[in-house]
Amino acid sequence: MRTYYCGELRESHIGKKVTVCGWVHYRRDLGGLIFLEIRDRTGLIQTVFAPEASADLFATAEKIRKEYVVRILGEVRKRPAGTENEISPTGKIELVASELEILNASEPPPFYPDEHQTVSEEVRLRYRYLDLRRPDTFQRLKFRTELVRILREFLDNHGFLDIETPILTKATPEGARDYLVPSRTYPGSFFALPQSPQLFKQLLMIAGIDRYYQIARCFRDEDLRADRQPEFTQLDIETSFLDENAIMELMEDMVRKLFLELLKVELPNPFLRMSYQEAMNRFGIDRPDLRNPLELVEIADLVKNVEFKVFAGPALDPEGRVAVIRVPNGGERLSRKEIDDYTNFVSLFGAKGLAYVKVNNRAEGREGLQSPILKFLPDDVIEAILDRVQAQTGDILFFGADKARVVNDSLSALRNKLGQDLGLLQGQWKFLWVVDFPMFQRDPTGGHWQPVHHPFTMPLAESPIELERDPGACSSIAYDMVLNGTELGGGSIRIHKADIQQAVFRVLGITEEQAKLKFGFLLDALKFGCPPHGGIAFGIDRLAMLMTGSASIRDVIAFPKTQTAFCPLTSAPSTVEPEQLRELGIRTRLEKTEVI
RNA sequence: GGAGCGGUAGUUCAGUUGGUUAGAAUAUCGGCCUGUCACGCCGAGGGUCGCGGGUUCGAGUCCCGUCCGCUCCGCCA
Repeated sequence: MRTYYCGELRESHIGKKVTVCGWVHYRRDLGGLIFLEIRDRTGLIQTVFAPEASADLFATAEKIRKEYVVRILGEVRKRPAGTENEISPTGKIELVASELEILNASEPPPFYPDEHQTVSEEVRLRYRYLDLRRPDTFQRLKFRTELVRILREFLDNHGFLDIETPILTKATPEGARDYLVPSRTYPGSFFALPQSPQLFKQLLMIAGIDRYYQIARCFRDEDLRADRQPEFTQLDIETSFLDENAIMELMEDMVRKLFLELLKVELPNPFLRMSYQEAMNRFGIDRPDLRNPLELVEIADLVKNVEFKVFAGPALDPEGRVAVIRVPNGGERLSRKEIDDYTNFVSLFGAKGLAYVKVNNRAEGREGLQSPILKFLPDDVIEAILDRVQAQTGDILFFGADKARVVNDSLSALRNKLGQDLGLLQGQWKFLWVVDFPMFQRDPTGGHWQPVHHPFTMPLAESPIELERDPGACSSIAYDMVLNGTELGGGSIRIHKADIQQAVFRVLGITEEQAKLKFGFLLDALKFGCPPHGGIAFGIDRLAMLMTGSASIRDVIAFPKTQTAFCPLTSAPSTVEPEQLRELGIRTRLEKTEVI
């Protein structure tokens, strides 16, 4: 005998005897019949206890209320004329019960998994096991299973080896904050949970593995966001001997296959590529959402000689930027209050204000415009700006003038918000490779060089000497895959020669001694014939989030944490017994001290 | 570390200018209903208004502090 789950019953089962297991979702006695509607992950099945059934069966059925777990044996039949409905997936058929077994009872749950009423995420996470019974939550996890299966299948077919790397590993103070695990056998010493398997996968290349992948859990002790959890899953990939183009082509094939099989969507071949510089110039961000038609237009050259210091200052500053976003028909659609709200919004990103010009009538020149800043600008400059952005009647122009970083941060955020608010997004899946990243950037305080990607990325430099002569001018062989404004994956060709690796460390201000201490094992390994290699890592959670149309990464993780990195289900983290701490060589838990 | 929004019945929410016994829907429990399927009808029970302090004759409402949730900034090589 076969066990079918609710929702899997189809009209083709009519006339067959089947067993259904699931939760009773609804019970009703009517007309000498007892109806038990059974719910399982994908839907509902109506069971009927007919008058001809045994007294025992009826007695058992009468005991049942909602949230019993039951097994019912019965025969599938078409529902009698006039009683069909299309609400449940099995609305046209029903199961006439001949046996019923109560497998377990349940207290009334805090919410019913099938209730149409919305439930707060707080409660859903507290009772995640009930939330996961909901068909849509279940579907997202099932989707994720399929997603990983297709990625594995692709990589398996291309000769990749799935190799696990340590979860207990070495702390690397660079980058994100580590999660630390105290060592019992070396009191005072700590393991770190991996932020990524980066160094291990490079060692695997030195080991001759050639093609490696791993569905890798990664940990970063930083504050959370809708798309950031303290532990998350990466598809981690590394290959030897392939150059960046070969890697990007292979990864495109993988993603195209994924979208074709899972969403029946055909993605372009090849994906669009854009340099980091172009992305920053046109969108102010290195992961632009290309569904959004708005762009930043540079006008520093037009305003560098005007009296208006707000524009002229940044225009003459080598680190400054003056840019405009033209919103077609925005002048008519945006009220004064909405513009004020946008001004507030950009101030979050450090902008001191948000100058705007409404183009009420393009033909009338200055007279046809409306703006608080017009009086500071001469006619020819106004005309030149309007010309450059191809302003038309009804448009509104938003200006950013400040340090380039501030203009880029605020206008790119404004661009996203305008795109959302005004419904400007076009198309559904806009993929993009961003390439030609700079190798280094200055610390925001203007001090040290920092790696844009990570310190193992191959710089585009002939020699260590050239690299160190002008680090700011050096780009790297790195590539990010961007989807709809989200960085899905990032990778690079890695350094496979010790002298270049050491030069990069020198630029970053890492002394030979520090490098030896932190990465000595990698530097040693690089001496033993490391093949040229490179790879990439994809955020599986983000990918699943985007593909399922979820608002948060939490929706595609079975047991996620809240914004304070707390698990509402298990109440982790929690205090531990003093004895446990003693064994670990940790003297005592810090108590809160009252300060008077 | 910072900003915004929120926290009232099991759940989702309303609660006016500070003023009688804090409401609705749903869920729960009891009754009714001869094909229900978000059934319907009648009735009942159910509250630490997140927590602590303050102002006031009187606080769900005002003030201060604090905790929790969400979004964002910083942070995330």
